[in-house]
Amino acid sequence: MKKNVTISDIAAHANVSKSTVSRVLNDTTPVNEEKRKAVLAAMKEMNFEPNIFARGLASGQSFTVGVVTQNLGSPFYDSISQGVVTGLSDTAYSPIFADGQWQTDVGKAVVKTLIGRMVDGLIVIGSRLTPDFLEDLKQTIPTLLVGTQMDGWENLCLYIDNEHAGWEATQHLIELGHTKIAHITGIADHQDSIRRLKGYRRALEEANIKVDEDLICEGNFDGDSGLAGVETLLARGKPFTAIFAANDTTAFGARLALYRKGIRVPEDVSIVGFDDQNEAGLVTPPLTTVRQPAEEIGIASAETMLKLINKQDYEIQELKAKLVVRESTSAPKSGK
Amino acid sequence: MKKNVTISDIAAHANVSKSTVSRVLNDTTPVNEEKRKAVLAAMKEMNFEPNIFARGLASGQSFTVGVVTQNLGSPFYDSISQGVVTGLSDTAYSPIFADGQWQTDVGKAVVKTLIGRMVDGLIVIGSRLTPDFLEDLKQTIPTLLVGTQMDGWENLCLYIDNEHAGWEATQHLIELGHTKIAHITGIADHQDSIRRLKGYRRALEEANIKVDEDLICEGNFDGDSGLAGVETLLARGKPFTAIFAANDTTAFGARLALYRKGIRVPEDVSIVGFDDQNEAGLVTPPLTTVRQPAEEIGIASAETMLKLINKQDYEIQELKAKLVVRESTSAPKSGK
DNA sequence: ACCCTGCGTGCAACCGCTCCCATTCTCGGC
DNA sequence: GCCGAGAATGGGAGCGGTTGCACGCAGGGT
Repeated sequence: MKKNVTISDIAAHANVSKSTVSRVLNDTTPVNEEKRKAVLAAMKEMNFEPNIFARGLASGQSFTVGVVTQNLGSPFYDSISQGVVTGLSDTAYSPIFADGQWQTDVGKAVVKTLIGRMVDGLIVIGSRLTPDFLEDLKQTIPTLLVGTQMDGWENLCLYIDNEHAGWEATQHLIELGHTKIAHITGIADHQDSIRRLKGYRRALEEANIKVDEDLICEGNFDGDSGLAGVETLLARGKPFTAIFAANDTTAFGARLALYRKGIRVPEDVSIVGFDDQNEAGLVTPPLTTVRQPAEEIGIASAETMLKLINKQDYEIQELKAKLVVRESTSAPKSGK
Repeated sequence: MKKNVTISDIAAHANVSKSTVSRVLNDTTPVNEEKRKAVLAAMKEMNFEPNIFARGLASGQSFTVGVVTQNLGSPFYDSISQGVVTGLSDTAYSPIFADGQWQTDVGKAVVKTLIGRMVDGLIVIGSRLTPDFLEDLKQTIPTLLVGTQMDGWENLCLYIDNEHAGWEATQHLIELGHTKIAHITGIADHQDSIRRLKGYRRALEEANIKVDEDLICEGNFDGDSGLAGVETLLARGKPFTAIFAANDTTAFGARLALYRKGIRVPEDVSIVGFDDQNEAGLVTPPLTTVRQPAEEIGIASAETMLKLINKQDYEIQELKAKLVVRESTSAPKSGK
């Protein structure tokens, strides 16, 4: 490996001092135009690349932002991560990823590692961390909570209004004429699940439809829980003509269970999902779902983080979920 | 922010020199057991965390590995990335991600950034980089090519045998009795596509089935190209009873096109995909596909990289694709 | 007793950059 | 013409580790 060009080499080549080079590098102090040009030229000529460690060591900045995900492999969270990568490209910052595996203690460990790596900011996607731990974190380092709603974090929180979105999904079904609407939830104690369920209940109540607890079935955001959910629902014997699933994957599972039983979608049962992951428009029939602007959320997080780090003013962009009507929902046609 | 504990603090506290502390930290040189214990105790007591920059600056190591992906958002590559994160957790190393966006020049820029960040190794997932650029890279930094086959990289390359996998998929269809088997390819100049197509041709030839170029349709790994592919195929008018799609997403698209035309799967047309992404088992009917052990590939890459960095011996783990037969394939029943 | 070896240790010189402080130079005001 | 203010620049002390080198010391061979 050939010797790296350092700031001193540039200084020598441009006939100025190290300090001056550093100044044009960061432009912290005005520098005579001529010298600045000389330095810039030298840097270009010698193909200079500042050493990030030296920089970090001296300045305390790392130009990295830590991203804590919960499980890579979930379409929604992955899309957010992707958005973060995108939002950070073409900036001086790079993302470092770590996986919290949905476990509080793993999450804590992971955060510690990231802080050990001197990240300048932390983007926590869908955390299970405890409020007081997060509170500490907030004091230590610029932190953004993404995909999670949290009291006291109004200005550091990017999420969509899950309750409203749940309401919207249910409302769509109601408008089509459904009254017996089942719901397969997400992980029971997950904030998103809770809020979507709340929206479901509210929509029903507003339409004067009594909420039937037998039509609510606990799932866990996995495809299998959609399958199992439909089976449970069927076993309970209460008729239903529509299902609101807590996410698309669950909806796929539910749809498969229905297929197995020979129940048609949407003729016999309508389904609406949540997320609008890539496959939603490709399955048969294409799934009506609530689109979460996941990538946009990721990009917005990245942008907000940069402002946060550089202590600039910012506003949390409000991102909205939106119902995407496709072919898995229709007016109820036959009883079941 | 409270003052950070440094190696000197530990040294003072344990009554030894900085060097000794450093030595127990890295155990490079034997240290008297008593002192070692004292140092360890001091570190624990004072909650010492070595400063990664200082370390990096002095040693030239960063304890990070750069991961170049092509597009986060593709199920297969994402799973590999996930595997890398997993494989690196609980090690001293952290991954830094950057997105090459399938573009050669973006890829190069991204690699440069990563090198600027002094990554200790580079994992390039599904690259479009040119052979000579890669050759240079190999000289500069430990590099692993993942999901790409490349001459001259035998020992630095993790991939599955796409030709064989393509053969296997086609062979499965042949064994079921199909002779009119269409193929929707991936991106035309993508190595994986080329090899899968090659396998398809070989299987046909071995079975003495003439390859009909009209049954081969260019796609691009996207769902839309599956949709379009089926329409093209249908428009060409040549009958077929089975489709081998270059990946699952394409297969989903194809299946949807068939659904739209009222063509049943698998009764009228069988479909086999490639990848076995999460949704493959959830769609209707569940998709027969070639499973790529994506996460395992990622984990193996991480492990191999660590050995590479530390100049340990290693062997490239051979990872095999495997046909997963589900319900989208059956013997041909009716002509079409 | 003497030398040599080898282990364990401390000293101090870096690694490449930032940033405080002192210095030089310029220029306006009196 | 002199002084002081202010702007541009250089010097150099860190930042917190790693590591080559020299030194002290115990033990074995002759």
